[in-house]
Amino acid sequence: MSDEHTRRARTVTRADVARYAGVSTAVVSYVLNDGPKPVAPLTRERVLDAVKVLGYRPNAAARALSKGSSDMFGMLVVDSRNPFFAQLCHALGEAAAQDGRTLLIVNTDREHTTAADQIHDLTARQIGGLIIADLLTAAEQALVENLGIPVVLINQYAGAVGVPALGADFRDGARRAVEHLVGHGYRSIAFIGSASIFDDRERGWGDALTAAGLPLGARIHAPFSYEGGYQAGIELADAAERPRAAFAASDQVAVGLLAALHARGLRVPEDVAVVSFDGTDAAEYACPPLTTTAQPMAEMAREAIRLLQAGDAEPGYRAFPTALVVRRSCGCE
Amino acid sequence: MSDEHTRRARTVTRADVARYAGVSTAVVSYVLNDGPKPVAPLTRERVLDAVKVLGYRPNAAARALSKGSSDMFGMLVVDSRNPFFAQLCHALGEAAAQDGRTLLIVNTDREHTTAADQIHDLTARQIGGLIIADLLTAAEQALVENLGIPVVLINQYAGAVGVPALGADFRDGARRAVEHLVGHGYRSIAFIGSASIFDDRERGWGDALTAAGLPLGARIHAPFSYEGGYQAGIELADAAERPRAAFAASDQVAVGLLAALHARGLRVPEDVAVVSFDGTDAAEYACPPLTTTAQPMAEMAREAIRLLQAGDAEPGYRAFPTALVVRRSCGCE
DNA sequence: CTGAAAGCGCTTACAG
DNA sequence: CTGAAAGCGCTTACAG
Repeated sequence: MSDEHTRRARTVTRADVARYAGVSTAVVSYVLNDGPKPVAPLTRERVLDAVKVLGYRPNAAARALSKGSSDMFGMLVVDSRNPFFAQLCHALGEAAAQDGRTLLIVNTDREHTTAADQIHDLTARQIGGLIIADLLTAAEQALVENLGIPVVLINQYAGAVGVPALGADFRDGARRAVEHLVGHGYRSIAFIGSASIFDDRERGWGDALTAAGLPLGARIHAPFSYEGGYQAGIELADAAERPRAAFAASDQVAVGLLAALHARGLRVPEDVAVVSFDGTDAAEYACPPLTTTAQPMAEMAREAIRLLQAGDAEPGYRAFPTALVVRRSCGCE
Repeated sequence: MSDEHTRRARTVTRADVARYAGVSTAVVSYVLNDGPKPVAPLTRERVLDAVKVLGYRPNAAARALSKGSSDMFGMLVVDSRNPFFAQLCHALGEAAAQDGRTLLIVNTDREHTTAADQIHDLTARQIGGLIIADLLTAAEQALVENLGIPVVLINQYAGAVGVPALGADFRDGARRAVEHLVGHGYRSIAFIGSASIFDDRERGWGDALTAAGLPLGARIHAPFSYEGGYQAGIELADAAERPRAAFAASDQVAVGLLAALHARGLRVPEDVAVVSFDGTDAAEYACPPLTTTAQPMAEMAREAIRLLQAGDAEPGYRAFPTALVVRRSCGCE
């Protein structure tokens, strides 16, 4: 232990290892990288022993320079504080680590910089691949399609893109969430969520209503934030004809919504029933506990990493099925 | 735009820039790094122009190899999904970016690896500094003290260490939170939080009680998680002599606590009043909204980055004052 | 199976 | 103020 400490100051290099093991530096690389050349078992042992004794750690910068690619994957996300993205980033970090990769996460909600800038910055760091959890402009799409490294878009809605993309089946998930509400007998069910025409959750909400022969209820567009949900909740609570139930497009929005309803003295689910989307931890401890549409975050994370590792994945969209987690906010129990 | 794209494939290097500008590669470095040598204004212009025209981005790996240090700062955190750490990491990323640095965040809650391993991995990446938001063992302390790069510990409790450390004034913050509860007239006030003897929040709770001539109330030790808070809440709710109020050592624990109290049919603050600690966004949208002790996350983040940049900061602890944010869970309004 | 050597793209003394 | 050149620590054809 203390050996290792004193030694680290002078930085052990591959040359030291080679000298100690009595081999060339090339051979050290061969054993550490398992190739590209075979190494005799005994030589291999000597090298591994030298590595251990000297406490050698390969210099990642040198490796990245030499290979033209580091073992890091870049990750672009709007705001890693958002509980859903926090969990998604964590799952991606896990999946990456399992493949010996490290995630470099960058938030795009920063001022004085653009997504394009951040992508360029990331590529200048020689990242081996890039994951983007954000909606891209046409210019940004063109940029990532020609980046020269694997790119995968995550948390995406269906739609054609020039790179592999994946996301939960938003439309189907929303439809089933609303069907559940319909099953409770509620006949006026509001939608609270993004104004983006790409977001299929609003369509799924409409699907369920239409299939049940119900009119489309109120539609409140709100940003994906606590505050967005809160404002929407106030609007909903104060509406002349208050909906009997609401589908919230994210857990965070739903938590904001609950706060607003409580502030207005409304009970959930007795006055307004709620079902949300995401399946974050926070939903379980909301009050009341939220019935929510769980996204398979770990699976999506693993698939995203797999696509990056493959490197030559087909462009196109992959939908992941969701699962309704029933708790009390919808009126069950 | 499309120029830049087609060009990126072949990777523009500093040599290309030098050739285009009609100078040596050294001069390109001098202008890009503002030193170490002065450059004539006109030469400088030519270089900057070449950089722009060619869409040149310095290779970070080459730079890190050459300098022996990258522009990344490493960050070790138990679990970046925890709302408090999510906000802290975000603030640190902001502060780092403002200084032209990038944060590489690593979670220590991973299996099959140790904090020491992760620290070594980070240093092998040539990080320019390391921030640790975790309690260290003696061995880990010895390790970071001899790392050869600036290290700062954050979210720490007071105590002597061989490196700069900072954290909210836990004891004072907890004391004031509990004083607020005392001010409401509650005479039995429980503590819900960490079992760690390093965590001064329990001491602060005791300070306030003692100062008010009140006996120490129930003390429920729980892990820092929703579930930890929930279990503690069940225990509290079912106690033979249920406390009239509780101080929760984190917002996340408090949210779990609220869920348990509601599950037991108890009202907050009417049956049990609650004050918590952290000041995360989630506290504002809890039900009822949580009165909480806000940590100055942005300030602490900026200071941590500043200490890293300084490089030669004095070891020792820096306490940051907290601020009580009054909302409804304590009984106010 | 092993080694000598070129090369990755920077930085920075050293010399002019 | 500018440049030629060594060096950072790896990887990987190329030769043996």
